[in-house]
Amino acid sequence: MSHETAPLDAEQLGAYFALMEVSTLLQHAVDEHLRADGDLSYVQFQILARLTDAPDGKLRMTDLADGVVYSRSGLTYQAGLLEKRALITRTPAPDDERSVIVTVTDTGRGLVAQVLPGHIDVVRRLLFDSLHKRDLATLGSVLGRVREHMRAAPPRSAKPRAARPRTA
Amino acid sequence: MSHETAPLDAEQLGAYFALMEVSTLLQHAVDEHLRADGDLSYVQFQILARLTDAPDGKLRMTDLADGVVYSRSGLTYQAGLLEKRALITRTPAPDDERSVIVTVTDTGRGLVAQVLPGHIDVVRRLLFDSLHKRDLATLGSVLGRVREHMRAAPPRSAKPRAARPRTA
DNA sequence: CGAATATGCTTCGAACTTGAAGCATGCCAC
DNA sequence: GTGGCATGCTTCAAGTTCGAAGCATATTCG
Repeated sequence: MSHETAPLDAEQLGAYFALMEVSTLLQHAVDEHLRADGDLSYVQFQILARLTDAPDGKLRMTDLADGVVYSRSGLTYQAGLLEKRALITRTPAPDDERSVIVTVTDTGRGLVAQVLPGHIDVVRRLLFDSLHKRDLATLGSVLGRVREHMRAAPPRSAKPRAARPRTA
Repeated sequence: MSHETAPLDAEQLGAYFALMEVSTLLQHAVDEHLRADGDLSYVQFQILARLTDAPDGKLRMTDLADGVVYSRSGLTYQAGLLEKRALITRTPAPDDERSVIVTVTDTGRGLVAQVLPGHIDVVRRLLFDSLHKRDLATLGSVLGRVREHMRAAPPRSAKPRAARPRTA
């Protein structure tokens, strides 16, 4: 409790703003290219990529949603779109009737393969071309540690407030 | 052109994913608190914060939009909401009839002051509590450099593609 | 077993976002 | 000075997002 309301110093503020701005710009750039190259949004690409990496190309809806940091209802919506384009299939899980198993199709894998080079290229140009090997190593390890820290902290819901009408 | 399609190595991929995941998680957490504390979305807070920092608390719509990396139409929408809550005012620019000058009101400043401590607290807990002083310095300087690099590169629009119906 | 609770996904309504189109004002060249 | 392009904002339609509520299947515990 030693720091409850102490302000962030200038260095911290700068790092925070830089982080948010960099990620926003990067996401916009990547999104643009994915759309041009394969008519995919960033979220859709993330879903497909994650499935492509998964064993057998299969994942449950919930795990997928957690993986991409996305709402469940949002995922249902996007899964519907991807299924319509035959990039994935949805089948009830054999062991748990409630679960839905999402699977990448060959078409889906093909599309990922098609857009991946361009995607990577954008990331490289924007993010890595300005970094030395040393910086890269630091950035990766520092962010990796932060990620672990965040995953551990459960800020999820935990809000015993009376249901406010959500005006804004 | 030496690297047009070379894949990213594992280290780069890791840093990229960590960056995106950290920023997403952080943004969600911050958004949640802002909403609980002051009924503000992250975007709305950004707008108010930027105005609060600007000389005289005034900015033109376009500059504001560029500052928060946001679409113009989106900004018009949010400005409407904020104006309704008397957090900002919109007045035509005296020197250029086309421009609109946005100004934070005292109420707006008050609200920012009210939510700021909580905001900062979330950022600190999630982002900085896991970092040593040394890491922080590196993160800040590295991201700062990346940001400069990105701002320089003009990926903006520049898409002479035929207007596709934007299917997905 | 059977009720109570938890878990997994979808549906629903409302809010937010975006690019394109629309309008107005400014700027430039002729 | 005036026709043509540029700039700044708003409106519009379509798509996306989220949380809450709804449903169905699992699990737990009496």
